[in-house]
Amino acid sequence: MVRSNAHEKMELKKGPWTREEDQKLLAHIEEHGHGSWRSLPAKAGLQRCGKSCRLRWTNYLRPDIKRGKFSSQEEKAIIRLHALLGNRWSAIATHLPKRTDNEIKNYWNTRLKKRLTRMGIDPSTHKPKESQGGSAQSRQAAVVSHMAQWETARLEAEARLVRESKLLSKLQLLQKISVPPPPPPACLDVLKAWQASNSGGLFVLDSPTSTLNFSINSIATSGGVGKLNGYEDKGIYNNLVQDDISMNNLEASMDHTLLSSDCYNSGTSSYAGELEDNKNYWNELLNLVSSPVESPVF
DNA sequence: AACAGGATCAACCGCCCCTGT
DNA sequence: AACAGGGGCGGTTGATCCTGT
Repeated sequence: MVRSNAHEKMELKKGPWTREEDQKLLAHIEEHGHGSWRSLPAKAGLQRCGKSCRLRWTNYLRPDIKRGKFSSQEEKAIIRLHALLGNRWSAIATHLPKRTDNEIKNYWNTRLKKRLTRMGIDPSTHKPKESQGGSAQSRQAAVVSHMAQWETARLEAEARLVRESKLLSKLQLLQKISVPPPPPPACLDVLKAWQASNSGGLFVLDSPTSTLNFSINSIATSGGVGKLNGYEDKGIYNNLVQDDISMNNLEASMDHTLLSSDCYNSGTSSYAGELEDNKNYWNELLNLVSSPVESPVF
């Protein structure tokens, strides 16, 4: 009778990592790389599951991690990226050099979320909780509505990009073009897409963290754009699928919303100044995205 | 000094997606 | 096409730290 294999597999340890465990993991990865995470613990002499090792490495031990206080620029980036991407921490993390998704997620949940709530902004939708009177709040509301426009424009752009990408591959198939398509950009996501759209670019979607990693069909089957950051408007989706959106209109819309939206700096300086700051901010962000590897912007 | 409550963050859990067979 | 395994992601938990009384 097979008693149990309990005695064969060591009891896996949980909880906080000790210094010795860290050293073992570090030494093993430095010498052999992590390889298969599942088999790593045995090779490294650790009584942890592979998943735990991976987490420890990616969130703490990796040498290219910046720890400590978030700068105000990083805060701004997180808030705005969250407005665009929602709770997609890994995607947000790709735009914050040396920060982990877990750290960003924690920072959002423990601080930024509360701060926005205190300002009367719903952190999940980035919209004012209720539209009330008062000049400051009505201005804030107006500004936040631009964020919604932004999101709409973003969705339109994403869908268009997917369509164009599909169209391109279909064309290539049909024509049996022997010349390979241009390589995908190194870092391609919403911001990049927007940037490229301004120069009339046409590109293939190929980024592990890209928000463009879905198909039109998947949007349809997953309930439409409602999943994307809470802007539940099936009409948008229908428009995306059925209509050919004018890129010029899209650009104009994005330009307008980009330059207009700033619901997080109210009450300090003049509105015009805020707009200018905001414009500069986005330019900085886009620059950051353009040079993903060594960009100690923050 | 002691305690309570809140804040912070490392780590775990469960689900989903991707890839190979 | 179906299935299994591995890895990644986001949500949540719980231990620890901090601050106010």
